[in-house]
Amino acid sequence: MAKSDFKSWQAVQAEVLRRIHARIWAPGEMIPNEQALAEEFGCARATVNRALQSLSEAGLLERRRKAGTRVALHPVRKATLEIPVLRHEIERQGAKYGYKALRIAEEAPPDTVREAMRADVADRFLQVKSVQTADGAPFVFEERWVNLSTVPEATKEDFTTISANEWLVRYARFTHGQISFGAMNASEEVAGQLDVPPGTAIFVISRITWDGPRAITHVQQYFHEGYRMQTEL
Amino acid sequence: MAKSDFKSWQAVQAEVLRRIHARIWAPGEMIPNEQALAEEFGCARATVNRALQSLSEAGLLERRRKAGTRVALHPVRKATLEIPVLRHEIERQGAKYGYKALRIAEEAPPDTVREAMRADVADRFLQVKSVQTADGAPFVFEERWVNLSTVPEATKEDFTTISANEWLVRYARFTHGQISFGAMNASEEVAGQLDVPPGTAIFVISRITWDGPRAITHVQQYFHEGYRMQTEL
DNA sequence: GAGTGGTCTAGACCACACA
DNA sequence: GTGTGGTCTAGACCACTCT
Repeated sequence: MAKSDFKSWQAVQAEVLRRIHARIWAPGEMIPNEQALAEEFGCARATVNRALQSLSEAGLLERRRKAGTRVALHPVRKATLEIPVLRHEIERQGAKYGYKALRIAEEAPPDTVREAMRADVADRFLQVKSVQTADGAPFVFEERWVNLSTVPEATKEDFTTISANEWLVRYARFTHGQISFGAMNASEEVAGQLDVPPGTAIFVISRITWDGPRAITHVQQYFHEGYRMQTEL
Repeated sequence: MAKSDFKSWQAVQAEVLRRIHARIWAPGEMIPNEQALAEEFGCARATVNRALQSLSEAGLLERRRKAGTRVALHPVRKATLEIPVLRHEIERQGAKYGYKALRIAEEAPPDTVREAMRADVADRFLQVKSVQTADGAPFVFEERWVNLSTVPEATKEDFTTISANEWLVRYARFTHGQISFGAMNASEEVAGQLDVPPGTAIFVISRITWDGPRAITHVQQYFHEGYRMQTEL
């Protein structure tokens, strides 16, 4: 192969991608090492490294020291999903965003929630139920538990005007979290809030966010009928 | 601030994260430029760059040339989701994986599918319906359309023994795709295959994969009752 | 032991976006 | 124009893992 000039890591990446798609390098096969590619492409090894590393993160390449780099056997493994900030999602569709708090009260959570949040039995919780609307139509019904021992400032906050989510994002520390997606038949309450018949299949997102070892909040969001979450691969 | 030594980009990243979590740098605030941080941390600017770039990809920082770097206002925006390779997911749970083809036939797809795949009216399609099981219990019911004009080799393939998905991953070129997640009430057919009452809320994944401008396949996967897809934030 | 990717450095230039 | 991030280079050393 004649020495060519790929001076940017994007160009190198594009060329590597081309070879993978064209099956010049087939799934499962080893590809040349960084040194060799750098010479072939007429660029520094660091540039090749940048390109391959990026493809590795995307799941298209598998790299191991000493073993080398191979084309992944299951290239479609990871998708980057944007968790919708509802206000933005709604406004981007050209609709008017609305927020309505339905219930804000101190209350003991069910055991499942308490366990998932690894909370102490002495911890006190704020329950916030709310609906967010697009042009007045219900978009999401949200059920939230806030651990007041982790976020004592929330006790005196008035969530009737500001969405609990936006308040927490602004004022609560956050280190990590889990998120899960599923489907659920609408209960009487959910159906009522979303204005659909009970039993309708509802897309549900659950989240728990943490400040180190202490859970901040547990949220369950019930989306309107037919909602789909999309992304590119 | 005294000069300290953070010699690896991970160490720099950890320190930056610490300052964000501790609100030394609050959401929306600018942080010092790379040059300044490199001096403070006693490392090269490239090292700082690597650390900040990684945080930027994760959505925690927003960077713009000339404008500088600021802490993102909505830090929880992106999640990397692993699209499950069902065979692996099932085997990881210690269950026995099974695949059964229900129907393999050339057939014209509904208009919605044809349009989504931007297919020509002359294109011919293979329809493959199948069930994948975990320890014999239905795990996923799958409805797939393969464009035979894009993948003519599929015509003579026998999908009764190998999953269409695994065959396509191995032998079809793939450049990009879309994926979407939603919920649906089980139809009679879906309910029958998944062994649940009709109307049960089912988690659904739809995918279209492309080879350049030509769609390869359209898949709709109906998961068993109660299935949840999870990831870390 | 040895080969591979992973990273760091110091310096340089470029591209963009703001004033 | 000017300051910031984005990238490239050449060389070096390290860390892992395979033999």
